[in-house]
Amino acid sequence: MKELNKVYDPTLVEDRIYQNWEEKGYFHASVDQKKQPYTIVMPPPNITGQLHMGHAVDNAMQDIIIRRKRMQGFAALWLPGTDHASIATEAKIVEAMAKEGLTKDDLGRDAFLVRAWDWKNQYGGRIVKQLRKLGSSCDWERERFTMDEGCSKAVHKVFKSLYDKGLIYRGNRMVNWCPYCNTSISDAEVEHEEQAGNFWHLLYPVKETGEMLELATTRPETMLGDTAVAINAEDPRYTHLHGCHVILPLLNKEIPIVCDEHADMTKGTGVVKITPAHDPNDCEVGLRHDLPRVRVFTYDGHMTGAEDKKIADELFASGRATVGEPEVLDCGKYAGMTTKEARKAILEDLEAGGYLKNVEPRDHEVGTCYRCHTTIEPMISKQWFVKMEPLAIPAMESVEKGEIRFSPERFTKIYMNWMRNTRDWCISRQLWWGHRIPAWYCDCGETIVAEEAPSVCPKCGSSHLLQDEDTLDTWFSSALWPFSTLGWPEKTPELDYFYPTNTLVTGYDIIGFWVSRMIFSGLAYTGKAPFTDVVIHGIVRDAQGRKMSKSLGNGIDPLVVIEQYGADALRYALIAGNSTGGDMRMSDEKLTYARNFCNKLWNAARFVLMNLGDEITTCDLPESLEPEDKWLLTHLNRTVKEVNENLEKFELGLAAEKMQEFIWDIFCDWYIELLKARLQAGGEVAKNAAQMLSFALNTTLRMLHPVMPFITEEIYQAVPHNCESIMIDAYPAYDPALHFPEEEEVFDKVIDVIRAVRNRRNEMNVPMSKKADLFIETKLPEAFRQGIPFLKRLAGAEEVFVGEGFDPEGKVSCVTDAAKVLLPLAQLVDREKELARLNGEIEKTMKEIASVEGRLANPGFVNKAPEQVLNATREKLEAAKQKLEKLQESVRAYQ
RNA sequence: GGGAGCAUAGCUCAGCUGGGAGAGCACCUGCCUUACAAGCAGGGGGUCACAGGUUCGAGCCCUGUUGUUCCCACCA
Repeated sequence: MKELNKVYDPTLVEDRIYQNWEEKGYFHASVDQKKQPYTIVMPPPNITGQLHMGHAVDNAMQDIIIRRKRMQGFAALWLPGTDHASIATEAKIVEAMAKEGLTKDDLGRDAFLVRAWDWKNQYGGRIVKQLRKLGSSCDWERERFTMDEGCSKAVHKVFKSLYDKGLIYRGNRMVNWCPYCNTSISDAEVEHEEQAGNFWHLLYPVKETGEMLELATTRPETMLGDTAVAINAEDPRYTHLHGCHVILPLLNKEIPIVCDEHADMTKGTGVVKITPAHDPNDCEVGLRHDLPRVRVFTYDGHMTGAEDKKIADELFASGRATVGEPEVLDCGKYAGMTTKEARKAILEDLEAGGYLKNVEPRDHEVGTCYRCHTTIEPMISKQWFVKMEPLAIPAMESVEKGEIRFSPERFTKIYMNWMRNTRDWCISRQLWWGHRIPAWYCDCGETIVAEEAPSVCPKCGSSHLLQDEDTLDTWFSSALWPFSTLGWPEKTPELDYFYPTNTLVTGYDIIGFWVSRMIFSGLAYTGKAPFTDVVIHGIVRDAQGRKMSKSLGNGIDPLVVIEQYGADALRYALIAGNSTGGDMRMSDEKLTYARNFCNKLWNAARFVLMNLGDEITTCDLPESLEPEDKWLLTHLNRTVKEVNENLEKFELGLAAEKMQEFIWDIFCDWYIELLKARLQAGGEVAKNAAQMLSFALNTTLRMLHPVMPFITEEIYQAVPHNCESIMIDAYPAYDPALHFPEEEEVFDKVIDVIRAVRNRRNEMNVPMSKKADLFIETKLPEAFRQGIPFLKRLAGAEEVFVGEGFDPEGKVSCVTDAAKVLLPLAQLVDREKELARLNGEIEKTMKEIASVEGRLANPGFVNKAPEQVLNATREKLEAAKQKLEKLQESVRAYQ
């Protein structure tokens, strides 16, 4: 056994221990029919990522869960990996290329991908190394990447299968277009921000009547693409205009007035301009009225011109245009302007022509790209979509049936809401980094979707096939993560054994992006829900409750924290005192507290070690137990029970707090202090006490290990232990043989007296060094006689007398339920003050008696309250009465 | 516009299926009691947002009100 330093220094411990665990292969889980599997797949961090607090909570939680299961004897697999993060990674690489003056087009697709893979190989492993710093016990031998061979195979398989079932289709539909990233994005990737804007009230002349029709728009630059004006058929203001037309200003083009429910009579003038190619609502209106779609923006955010029109016209002329393909307008003088410039120019021209009635400032919600926060441009574009409804229905049913449970439960609603409202998922991205869409086009017009590149067209036999240029949404491959990582679509033993997985831990911010998609994917392809429990956590905020962000500069770097406080302290600070699903705050105060807790445990261990001597070599329970030992064991055992219950319910924060409370308050502040008397006595008595310490510490360490893996291992190795590593030792379980309720209750009475005496001494400013005799009158004399050594040590007692009828002269008293204690310290206290104090206590006690008696006098309570509550109330009354009696005795003694 | 959450000590939050309010920090008092001053022993401080209701009993359940946060949403 070795010496431990006075202060715990995690930097001397953590890396060494982690390396040893990894070398010993403790993290590896293999198929073992003798064991029950328990599986967690790690939400794969982006390869572009640096470890942040979000990863830290997420991984700390998973590690706590998996470490406990492993100790409980499960074949516990925590499968790690990384995500290729198509859009984020591509942006990084493009950015790096820009510094060299290069663009994607300069390089071409193949060369770009070479660079991208180089980048991945260089930086992709960074985050994975950082995860180790946290103590994450994942099975690194099974680490996966969303673009590795197996995952890609799964992607192709799924794509083809969905296509064959008609659940994936390609078409011209309204999508969210990011002009900066130059790609379509899904609805889930659009964020909404309130922006200051205007309502521009425009006037469109009616051809048939010559009147000016007023309408409002937030986006005047789209007016060039207007192909109708809508009014509500029921609107009495405009019945005379049914079937009429307006002349579109600036273009001088005649467009119809249509009646459509979209036009809301109660809003503005009840007239809406219709731009089917650039507004989702208008697109719907256009479909209902068979309106032309006129595109006026390019995909990179400029106004279309002659060249754009020519390309589109040729497409139509060749007969290759697919259904819904929009026409393109040559915007003439506005061509080539950015949409922002065009807005200004068009407004000036409208005003000059008398078509701008007025401007009304108004804030409105604008969709922005989740990555670059560029305003989203709704565009009609030919993209691939997943038809959601047939997939969403079983995904909702599975959760309704309870096959998947969310913790906390309220997130079920969030999930259901998302599923219910989700629309078809746009999965194609105009990017190069990612899974290229496995679709090939033949000159003959045939589209071939296949898992492997086809050599010839099955329809015409041509070998001139072109693969779709686009890649898939990153989330398409992440959706397959729980089973693609286990070998699917191959029928591997791993898949058979570890799938479906047990628990998914993730943040509430990606329930829609990821959790829901994994659920419908798992059900659709494997026929099984991919996991049974979804544990949701919040985001980590700063001490003031603000979101951590680069722009605020309030981020706390977990790696710096680990350096300063240690990984165990970080984990504890992240977990303890937080309820599942809630946001948590991180602060220096919390970290300091967590670090102090580590140190407390460390020093308790030092104390134990000091007292073990050479004779104590096991962590077994001693043969005979003293009352205080039984008291401690009952507490420990209860903590073990509750901690297990909490952890089983994923209440990690509660579990961590209970462990801390046991270790600090019960084990250190009471039990160790109680034992000092025995330890100093020497001989068998001391040996027995030391054996208890060995047992209690070992059990405590095993209980705490999942939360604070490093320090518990370090101490475990220094004291008697049963396994090569604490990681593979057993997790403590409730043991009925260690439950001693009677002894606990009696010993609690002794503790009450210690507290009461300390309290009195404190009030009178008696220093610990000044000893005083104690005279105890009690109905439990035996218990207090046994407690004499503790009273001497912890209550500053010189001699302790247990008996009846002590002379109160010259003594002050303190009273508990079970005892009245006299201290010969009268000279130290002001008589008047003491009487006032006693009377105050009497008043308080009488109030309590009155309240309890009132309750017991209430027939409703006596008849309806459960037996247990009734008994407890009666006992309470009895205790209060006894206390009152003793207090009154004390007052009499003073007079 | 829809949905969810929160409102408890000065601050940050616990409080499980209703039994009589807790912790940490902060503050005050006293202790270097040979594991730990990153420590120990004590203390003060709360009509549990408001108004009703159910109940013998409500921080907890129901209804409404106010305030607040977050998510979702194609309202010109």
